[in-house]
Amino acid sequence: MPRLPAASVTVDLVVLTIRDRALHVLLVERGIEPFAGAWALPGGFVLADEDLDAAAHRELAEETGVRHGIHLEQLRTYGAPGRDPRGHVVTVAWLALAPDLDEPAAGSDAAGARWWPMDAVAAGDVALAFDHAAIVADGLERARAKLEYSSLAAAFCPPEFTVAQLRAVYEAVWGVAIDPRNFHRKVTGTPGFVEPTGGTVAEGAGRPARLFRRGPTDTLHPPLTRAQS
Amino acid sequence: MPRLPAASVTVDLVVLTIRDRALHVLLVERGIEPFAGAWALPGGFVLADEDLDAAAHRELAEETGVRHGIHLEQLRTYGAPGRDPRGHVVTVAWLALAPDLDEPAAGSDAAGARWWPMDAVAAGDVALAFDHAAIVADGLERARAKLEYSSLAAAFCPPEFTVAQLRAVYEAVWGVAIDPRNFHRKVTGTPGFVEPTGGTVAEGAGRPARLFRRGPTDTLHPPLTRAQS
DNA sequence: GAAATAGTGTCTATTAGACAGTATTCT
DNA sequence: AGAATACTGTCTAATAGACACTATTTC
Repeated sequence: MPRLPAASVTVDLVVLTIRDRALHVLLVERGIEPFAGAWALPGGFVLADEDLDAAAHRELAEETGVRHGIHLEQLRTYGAPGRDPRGHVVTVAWLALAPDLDEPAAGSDAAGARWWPMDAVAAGDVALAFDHAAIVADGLERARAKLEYSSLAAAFCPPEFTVAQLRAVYEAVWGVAIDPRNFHRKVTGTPGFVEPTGGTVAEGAGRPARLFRRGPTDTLHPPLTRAQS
Repeated sequence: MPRLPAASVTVDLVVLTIRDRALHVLLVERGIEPFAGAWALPGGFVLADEDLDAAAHRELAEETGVRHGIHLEQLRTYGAPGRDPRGHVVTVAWLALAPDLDEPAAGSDAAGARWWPMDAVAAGDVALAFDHAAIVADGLERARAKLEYSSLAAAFCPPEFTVAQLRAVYEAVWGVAIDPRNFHRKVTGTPGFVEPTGGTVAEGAGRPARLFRRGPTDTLHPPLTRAQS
């Protein structure tokens, strides 16, 4: 059998969450070369005889300590020559959406890990290793687009959440203000989007909000439009 | 430097076109093992120092003889252990949408190439090599979804086309009948979707249709809904 | 003229967006 | 009471879908 062209394959994760009403992305400080000291997406090499999604789940668990309840989907694969100075390294990027987690634990090859505000990262205020700035931008755009026509916003919320929490997700990811009244009617009026649990919760002043869990619907017909005022 | 885990990286293409008002996919008959004699997606190994999209464009040109005017976008990457008996092979799948082309030329390692009706392929009537049946299914679903919220249907048409041609694309990809009158109003009424060229063309009986070219808009607001009757 | 396709007009039920108003809590 | 948040109702302009009608061609 002829020798086949060889490359290394990695997975990189764009892990997003909402903290303090703002979108954040998980970054690790690289402890080893190349790009030692720079910030990078969590990730690592795909092991022999390991499926790509298994590698992504493994890295996600290593970085966040959480194994379940996090939405994970493949984003895009990047393989430009020279994107990694170690040689021909192709990376399969994944998008993960998580409810607000504790501060992350550093991985074995990372000096530290923390949540960065997406505003700062997207503006280029954080020096990112490799082509990770482009990967973060693609992940952000995917998340923004998917909120329109899917019920994925609930992936940013804990298992039980209020309509206001869900609205805060849209406002944080899209960066726009949404009319609470129309949003409430739209969300509760879309069959299968959310289901009431029966419970309520009071957060500070104001009438207690009803709690909902995610409904069975994945795609929204019709979609929520990003152009809301 | 430590030795990095190694794998082979390939690109595979889901090339779709409309022929005789039906969606077709380009398949090649494998001339060599593994899966010699079975049908497979056109593709091949990514060369050293070659970017992924360059490899996809190269394979597309080799199989179709066409280098320009074909929409190409990354679909998804597949890397399950055992998906290729030759070892650890990760493939980056691409979706290509083409206007009706001539019969394809066989590549160097393919015994033959032809357009297959998507109906037959999706129904499992064609024995496909590797995990290519799943890749075709993912490509079909991507194409169906993208027609809703993008102007991508024009990628199936020649540079100048009629509204009826564009409608035939939607009907072939979605497998539904669409009201010609509402479709016409919707398409011509969406700014930037299509632009009249000024020319007309008569195809058989009936009033000659105006010709259009693709407009500058990529995303449709609001989208066309698949649930049209 | 008959048949066929292109394109326009119009009606109706539904929806998005704006916003008034009611309900229930905390301070 | 006053402020804050949750939730409901209502109005209006725009839209989707249904379908009648006109326009222009071939046979």
